[in-house]
Amino acid sequence: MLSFAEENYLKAIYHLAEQSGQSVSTNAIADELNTKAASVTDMIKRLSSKGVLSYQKYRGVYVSEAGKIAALQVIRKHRLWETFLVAKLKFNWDEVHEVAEQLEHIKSPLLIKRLDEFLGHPKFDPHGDPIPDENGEYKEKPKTPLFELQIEQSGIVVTVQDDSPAFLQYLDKIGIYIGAKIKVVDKVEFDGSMEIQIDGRKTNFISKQVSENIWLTE
Amino acid sequence: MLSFAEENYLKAIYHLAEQSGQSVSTNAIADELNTKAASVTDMIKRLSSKGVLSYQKYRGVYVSEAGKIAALQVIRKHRLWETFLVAKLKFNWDEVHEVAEQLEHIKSPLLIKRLDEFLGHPKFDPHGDPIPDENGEYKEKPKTPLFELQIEQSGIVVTVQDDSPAFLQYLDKIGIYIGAKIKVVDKVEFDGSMEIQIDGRKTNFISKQVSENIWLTE
DNA sequence: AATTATTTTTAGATTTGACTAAAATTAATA
DNA sequence: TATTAATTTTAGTCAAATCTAAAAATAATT
Repeated sequence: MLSFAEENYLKAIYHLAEQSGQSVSTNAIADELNTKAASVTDMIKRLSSKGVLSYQKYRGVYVSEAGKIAALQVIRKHRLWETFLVAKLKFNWDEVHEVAEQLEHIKSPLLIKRLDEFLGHPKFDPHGDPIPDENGEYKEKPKTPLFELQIEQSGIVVTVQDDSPAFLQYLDKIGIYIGAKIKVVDKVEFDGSMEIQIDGRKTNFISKQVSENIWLTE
Repeated sequence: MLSFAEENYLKAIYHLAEQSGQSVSTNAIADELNTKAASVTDMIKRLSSKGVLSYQKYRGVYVSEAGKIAALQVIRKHRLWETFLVAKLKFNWDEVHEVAEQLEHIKSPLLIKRLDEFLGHPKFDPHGDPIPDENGEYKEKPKTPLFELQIEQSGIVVTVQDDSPAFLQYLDKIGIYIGAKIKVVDKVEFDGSMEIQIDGRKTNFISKQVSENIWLTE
């Protein structure tokens, strides 16, 4: 049984490993969790001895198969709770993360089973991220960053890469949400910014930084 | 801000103080929380320095006004979560306690506000206990233990004193729930047991121990 | 290749919360 | 009231999770 802190480390390391596809460095973990490298080394040893990480001194860590299963269950809980908060308790999508960070550590298989049923077995959370099932299985929708679309091309928003409240509030303000239809009206080569049309209505100018974090499907 | 463990101590001490009406002893707290007296002494000191308990060596502790407010907020959260689990997630009333013990420590005023709204501002939890509001105010229903009723008298179940799964499962089995109508058919002076009729249907024999833990209103 | 810079680990402390064993205090009883 | 019994507190440990500062290992650069 993993503790609260152990689950947080494992989840962060899992995400970093998925992104990079290779071993995860001590400093990367410390940055992600706003902690110090020395603390990370301590925790890495503990998690290795529990079999969820494999680790060689100075060589970074990998998540073991057992670790992946455990991490996916924490992610499953996090995303189910986020879905609950938005779908049932009328939270905005920028308000859910912190609360879900707490709720994801509640230990009760029955609770998660019933919550999943109550929500109708959702497959994606409010940010468009897939929710793993009891076995850790999930399907990603095929997707491309808005940034890569050409003029006149369009797509449906399926995910946002950045989950920060500031970004999500900005998206709210300009009318972008999961499921919105976006068409590229114009692109500025110089800085990578673009003009887009949302749901066939008004147009907006967005920066490259924004268009890289919005992912679409056809 | 109180920690998880501090909140658990405070809540337990608050309950013990309410029951006895006087100062709470170190051993009573240790018994309640299945811990050792030495640990309790440590925690009492910490909670006193935080202003939620008043304490004199060897003299037991009292809950301060600030402590009562804090304790009632934890109790509010516990009972709202229990209500959620039964009303929305189809938990039985004997399954909710352990999970609510975890959920009650989630820190998010917005979450509790929204949960309360979602549940329709319930005034009583699944065991009939009152749910304090944001200000810690609550109303108890006037009630008497079933044990004190005479033959032919009847009442509506409003609370059960014992929340243990074993007791609640027994009540389920014989058809007793919050809101059930119970009539005393016969009483046995010798051992305090009685024969009761539930909802005008079948009759059951129950022991004194059981009838003391079921509370009724008119 | 040798030196410098960066990253990672170790060593030693700190805090929270819990424990055991012994000492101090209060309560009970002969 | 003196002694015994029970309760409570103190003193000293321990584990989890964190930190700073210093040492060790790896990576980068002249």
